[in-house]
Amino acid sequence: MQFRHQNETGMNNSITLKDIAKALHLSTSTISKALNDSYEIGEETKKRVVAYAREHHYVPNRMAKGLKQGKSRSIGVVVCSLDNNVIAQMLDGIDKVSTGKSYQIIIMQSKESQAQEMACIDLLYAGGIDGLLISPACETIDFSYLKALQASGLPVVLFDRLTDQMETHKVGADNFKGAYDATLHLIENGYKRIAHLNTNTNLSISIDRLNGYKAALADQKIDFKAAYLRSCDYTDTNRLNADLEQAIKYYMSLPEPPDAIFTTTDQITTRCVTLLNKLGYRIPGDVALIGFTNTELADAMNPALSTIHQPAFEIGQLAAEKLISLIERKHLEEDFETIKLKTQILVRSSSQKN
Amino acid sequence: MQFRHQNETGMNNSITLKDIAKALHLSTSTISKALNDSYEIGEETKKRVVAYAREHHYVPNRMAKGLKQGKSRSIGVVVCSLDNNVIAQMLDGIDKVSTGKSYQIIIMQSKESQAQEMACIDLLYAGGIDGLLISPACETIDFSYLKALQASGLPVVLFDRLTDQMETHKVGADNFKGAYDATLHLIENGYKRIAHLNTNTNLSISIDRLNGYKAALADQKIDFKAAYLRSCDYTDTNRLNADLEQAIKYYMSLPEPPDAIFTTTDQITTRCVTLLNKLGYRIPGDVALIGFTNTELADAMNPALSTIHQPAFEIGQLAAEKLISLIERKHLEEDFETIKLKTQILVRSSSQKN
DNA sequence: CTGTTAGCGCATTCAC
DNA sequence: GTGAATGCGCTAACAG
Repeated sequence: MQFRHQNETGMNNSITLKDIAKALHLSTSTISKALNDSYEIGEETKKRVVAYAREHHYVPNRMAKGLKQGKSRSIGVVVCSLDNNVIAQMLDGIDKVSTGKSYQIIIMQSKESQAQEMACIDLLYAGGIDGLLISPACETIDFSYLKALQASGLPVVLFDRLTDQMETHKVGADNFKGAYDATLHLIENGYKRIAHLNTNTNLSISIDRLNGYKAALADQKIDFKAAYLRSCDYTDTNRLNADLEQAIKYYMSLPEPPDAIFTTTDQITTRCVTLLNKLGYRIPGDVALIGFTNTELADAMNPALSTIHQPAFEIGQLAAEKLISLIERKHLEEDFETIKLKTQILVRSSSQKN
Repeated sequence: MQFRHQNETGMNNSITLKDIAKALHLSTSTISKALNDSYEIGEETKKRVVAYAREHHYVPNRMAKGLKQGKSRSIGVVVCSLDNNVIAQMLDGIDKVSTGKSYQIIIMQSKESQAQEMACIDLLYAGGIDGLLISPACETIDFSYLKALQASGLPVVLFDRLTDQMETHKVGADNFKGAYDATLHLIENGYKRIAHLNTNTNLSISIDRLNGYKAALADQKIDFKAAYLRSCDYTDTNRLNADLEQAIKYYMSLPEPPDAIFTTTDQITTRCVTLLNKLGYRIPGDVALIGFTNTELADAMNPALSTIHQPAFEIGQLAAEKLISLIERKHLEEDFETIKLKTQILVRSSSQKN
C-alpha cells in the first residue's frame, strides 16, 4: 500500500487519473473509462489499469467528480444539537441508510438558532449537497428561506420536527398518539390532576403533544385546566433548569397540586426526576411521572421511569430513504408523504397505580 | 431572496460567477476578485457586484473552490458510533471549534470495525479533507494504513482513544489518573475487595484504566487479584449485556465476592446499575459501584451514581484546534503533543462509606 | 482597474 | 479500442 508523496500544491495528494495515464502510457480518458468498467475498453487494459490503481491506492477525487457531474453524493443534515440522545439515534439511522447507498452525510448544528441554521444551510448548499435533511431549530418560524431553496430544485425532507409550512416528505413520531397514550395511562392508573410540562416553542411536535394530552383528558371527561400547563424555555440549558424548578414549585404550591406530571421532551423528563428527588417529592407517591425520552437508563432510575419512547433510529432511516428517493427522482413530486411512526409506552414504577 | 431556477444539468443550481459576470457585463475574474475584496477592483464595481450577488443569493461552489485551491476546508471525523453520549459531546466540541474556524466536519462511524474504518477513511480522503480526526475502532490494531496516509501529507490527530503506534498530536482523558482516583476513593471508603470490569480491547484507554486501578491497589498495599478482573466484549450490545450479566454473577458466586466494582466505560457502568438492581443486589449495601460515564442522569439513578467524568467537550475542542493548527502549519511537525485532560470524580451514593 | 487565459481532476462526446 | 478535446466553477498569473 502506498500513497503518493506530498507535493506543494495542496490537496491530499492522492494519485490522479493523469498520473496513472502517464505511468501506463495511456490517456486519461482511457483510464477513466477503464476504472468505470466501460464497454469501450479492452479486458486486458482494464486489468492493467485496475491493478495499477489498486496498487497505488487510487481514489477518485470527490470534488472533481462532483464538479463534473453536478452531484456530490452527499447529503446535508441540520439538527439542533449533536449532544442529544434522541438526535444521535436519528443520525445513526440516517447514517446507516446514507452510507449504504454511498452518500456521505454532512452534519451541522443549529443550536436552536434560526440565524445559525441559515448559515448551516448556506454552507451545505455551497458544498454542493444533493439533498437536505432538516429538523428545524425551535426558533425557526419563517420557512421562506428553506422554501426558496426547495423551489430552486434542492430536495428537502423534514424529520423529527415537522411543519405545515413546508410541502415535502416529512418523517416523525406520532406525537399526538404518544401523548394521548401517556395521559390515558395516567388516568387509567387513577390519576386525575395531571399536569403537562412542555416547551415554549411553536414546534408542531410540541403542539401535537399538547393536543394529545388534551384529547385524552376530554375523552375521559376530565376538564383541561390551564393551571396545570407550564412551558419551559428550551433554548438554553440553564434557563431550562431554572424554569423547570420554578414550574415544579409552582405546581406543588397550588391549592390542588397535580398528582401526576406528563413531560414532553427527553431533557424535561429526566431533569424532572432529578428535581423532584431534590425537592423531596416521592415519585409516584407524591406525584407520578411519565414522559417522552429515549434514555436507556429508564430502568436504572430512581424510580424506574415510565416513558414514551420514539423510534428515533427508524425515523432517521426512513427520512434518509425518502430523501434519497427524491434525489434519485424515483417518485414524482406530487405524492409527498407525512409519515408518523408509532411511539411506544413503557410503563415502569414512576406511574404506578395511585 | 431568490435562488436560481432548476436546470437539467444537475448540481444545486446556485448562480455562478459566470452568471453574475454576464448580467453585469464584466468578466468572471473581476467578479471573483470583487467578491474576494481584492485591492485590484474599484469600490464602485465591488459594490455593484456584491449587491447583485447578495440579491441573487450567490454562494460560491465549495467543490470548485476546493478543486482549484487544493483545500476543501473540511475535516474528516471518524468515531466508533454516533449514538454514544461521550462521543456526542466530543463531536459537539469538535464542531464548535471547526465551525468557528470555517471548517466543515464530515463525521463517519466505524462501528468498531477496522474494515469499515478504512472504508470511512478512504471516502473522506477522496472527499478531499484537509485533515483527519480519529478515535480508532476497538478492532483496529494495525495502524500502517493511517500512517501511510499521514506520511503522504494528511494531518491526522487522534482523540479519545490514543495509541503509541502513531506519531502525532493526541488528545484524550487522563484515564490512568481517573481510574486511580476511583479505586483510591473506594479504598478510602472502606472497600477492600474491589473488582474491575473492563472491555476486551487493546485500546490504550482500557490499559491505562486497568493500570490506574492496579497502581491504586498497590499504593494501598492491596494485592491485585486476577479473579476480580473481568473483560466484556464491547463490539456488540447484546454480547456486552450477556457478558456483563455473566461477569456479575461470577463475581457474586466467588468465595470472597467483591464488595465494590469499578467499571470503565459509559455503557458498562450504566448497565451495571440496571443489572445489579435486576439481580437483587443492593448498591452500595451488597456491592458499591463507581465508574466512568458522562451521563447527566447520575443524580437521578437508583442509587445516585458515583462517576468518573471525562471532559469530553474539551477533548473535542482541543483535538480540533490541534488539527487545524497542523493543517494551517502553525506548528512544525516536531513538537507533537500528547495531551491528557483531567477527569473529575463525582462522589454520590453508590460508593458511600462501607 | 479590468479582462484573458489556464488549469485543478474528472467524465464524456466525438474522432480516429 | 483508444485518445483528444471540452467544460463543470473557481482562482490566479499575466496582460492590457
